[in-house]
Amino acid sequence: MTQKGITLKDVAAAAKVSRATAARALNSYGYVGDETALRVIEAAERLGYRANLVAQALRSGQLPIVGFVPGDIQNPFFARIAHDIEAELRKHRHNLLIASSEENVEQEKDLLESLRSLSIRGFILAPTSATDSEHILQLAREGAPIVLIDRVVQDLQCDSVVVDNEGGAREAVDYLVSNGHDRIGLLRDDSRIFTAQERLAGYQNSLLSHGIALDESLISVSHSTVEHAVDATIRLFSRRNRPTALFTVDSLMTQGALLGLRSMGLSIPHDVSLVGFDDFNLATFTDPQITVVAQPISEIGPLAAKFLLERLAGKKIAPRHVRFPTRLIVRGSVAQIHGR
Amino acid sequence: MTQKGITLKDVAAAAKVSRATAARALNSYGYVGDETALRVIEAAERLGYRANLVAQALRSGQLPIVGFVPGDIQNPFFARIAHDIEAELRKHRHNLLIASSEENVEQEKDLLESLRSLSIRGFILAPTSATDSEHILQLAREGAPIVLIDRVVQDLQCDSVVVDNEGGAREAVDYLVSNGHDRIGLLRDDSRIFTAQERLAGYQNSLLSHGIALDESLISVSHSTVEHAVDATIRLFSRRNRPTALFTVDSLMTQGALLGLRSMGLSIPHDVSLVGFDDFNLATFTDPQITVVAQPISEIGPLAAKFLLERLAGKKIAPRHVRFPTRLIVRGSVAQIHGR
DNA sequence: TCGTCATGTGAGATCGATCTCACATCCGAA
DNA sequence: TTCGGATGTGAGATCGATCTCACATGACGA
Repeated sequence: MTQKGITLKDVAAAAKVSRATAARALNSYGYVGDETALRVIEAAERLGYRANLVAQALRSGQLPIVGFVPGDIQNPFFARIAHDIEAELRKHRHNLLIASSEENVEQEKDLLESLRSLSIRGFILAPTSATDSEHILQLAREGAPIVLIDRVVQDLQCDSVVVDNEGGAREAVDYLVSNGHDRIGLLRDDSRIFTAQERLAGYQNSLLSHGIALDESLISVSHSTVEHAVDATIRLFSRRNRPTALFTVDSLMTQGALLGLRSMGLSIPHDVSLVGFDDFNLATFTDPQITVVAQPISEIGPLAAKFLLERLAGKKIAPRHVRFPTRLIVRGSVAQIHGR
Repeated sequence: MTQKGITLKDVAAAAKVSRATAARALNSYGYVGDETALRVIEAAERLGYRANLVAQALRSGQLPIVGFVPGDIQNPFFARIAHDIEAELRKHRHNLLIASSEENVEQEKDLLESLRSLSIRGFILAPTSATDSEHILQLAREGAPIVLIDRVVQDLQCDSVVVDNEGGAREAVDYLVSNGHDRIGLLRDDSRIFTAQERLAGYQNSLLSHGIALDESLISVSHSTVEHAVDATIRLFSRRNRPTALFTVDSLMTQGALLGLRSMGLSIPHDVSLVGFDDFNLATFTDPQITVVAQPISEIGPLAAKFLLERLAGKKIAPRHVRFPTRLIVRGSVAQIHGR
């Protein structure tokens, strides 16, 4: 199939030197006569020589490839991060291999297993589970450089880049409370995803600090897909004495809530106030626009890539844990409640 | 860094056989004694042996990796396709390396150049340019299996999976005409992207077939980003005698149009009717929902992957060109024009 | 009893780049 | 004049898996 392939041997022959000398000339190390070097470089150019990265990798034990395992590449959040990581890696002549775990721990295990035998240089992971992580610990034990994003793993000492989920959620709920709401629904994720738990904690802490009793019946658990969120929303708002406001833990759920509320004929913010975690392009297209807790997405990918590249370059320092603050973007989906 | 690494040699030693025999036992070829085979397999299992794919690749000349070069991984259209391709490849133990061209021919050239030296097995491309494609032809000449998606390249004989851009655009404009519109604006792309040209042709052909004269002043050229589309929309609708309807050639432009029209205080469909090419999740969240020409996105990725895998398996048949039909999804963004 | 063939196994070559040696020069210093 | 160092270069080993070839057995028909 793939024929051709000018090897170093061809170049060496063309320049009438040994392979060793050709390698020295092309990679400029060791002693090489000026004239010889020129001859080699000229020959390489003429033949269109390109080093075989696989052969290099066999010797060095590493391909210039970094593996990225996001929860779901279709999620715009991860797509953006993937793009940023790739752009950053490319500057350092590395490629990005993307393998989506689809938020499935078993698949995540399989993927890492298969990426391991590829002699990949390092990993950027958004672990699906905060607890079932033996496979990741194992990977780390073998010495593979790892950077975690969006979520962390217990007992794993490595660089991580996450956002302040608890604080962001708290700020969102604080905002609803300050607008007079005290029956605030929560649409959350049933998975053991790290972020979902932190956001739940933020919700609870906010209510606690305002002396509002936690009401389990206001918390609806769902999968993180638009369809499930629609159902969960409808269930939540079909009860008597329904909430006056809703906080959703991610953008897919926010979209589901939007559709669910619309199908029930409930208008935002007149009937229900809404705040979502994670900004999304749709949020400014609705009427009213949706108030959200925004994450600094554009900073996550580049920083994660930077951390990993530093590790690949051999930097030996204690793991760095960066937690970006979130930002409440007030738009029009929250109304003030008057009296009661 | 990466230590460990149980090699075939270790397994062979543990099983007290030569490397050759160990290889035979593990890959089941040639003659191996039953008992010996068992001993090798047991040893491999016990040591946790994993074949080094890089070493295999050096011999075979090919890594189990397929390169995907989309226009932009952040575009949900490509993100979905990437996901589908990856899922399909994974069934055949292949990995997907994604390198976004960002709709830039030069970057596309660089990427292909760098992927080439990786001994990648095949490529799935969405070429940025329909004409500047010498680098792709070169790749094909070297024998690399290629499947084109979304866009084709002149003079390149290889499998392709695209949609009926001309027909879809024609149907959209036909629909506007059938609702009484005859001043129909077009928001198009200035790039030489294949799809943009075909969609333009569909627009022109529809008008032609209805005896409506082409009015260049109704065509606004812009880049394919939301921001540029906003500007272009505002320019288009700032003229006197503005169009009564607008057709946009991709989802980013449709979003831009939405924002642009809103900022001008023009309501849909009362003041302006709108049809966009490419469905997008936002389209059902707006009020009214947007009428679009939908592409069968879920079929493109799997089919492209299937084609490529067949080529990798050595299938030698004439290139296949699949062109999926589009589907007009009527929602609420088009109003009937009465009289004139 | 002697080939012939089926069956098993190992030594060594191979893929391409790189690195370690060993071996040449040639210089200036002792 | 001789020795040590700086400078250049090539032969061969190495990375890990696989494949070819040669060499063993043992069985079986002639």
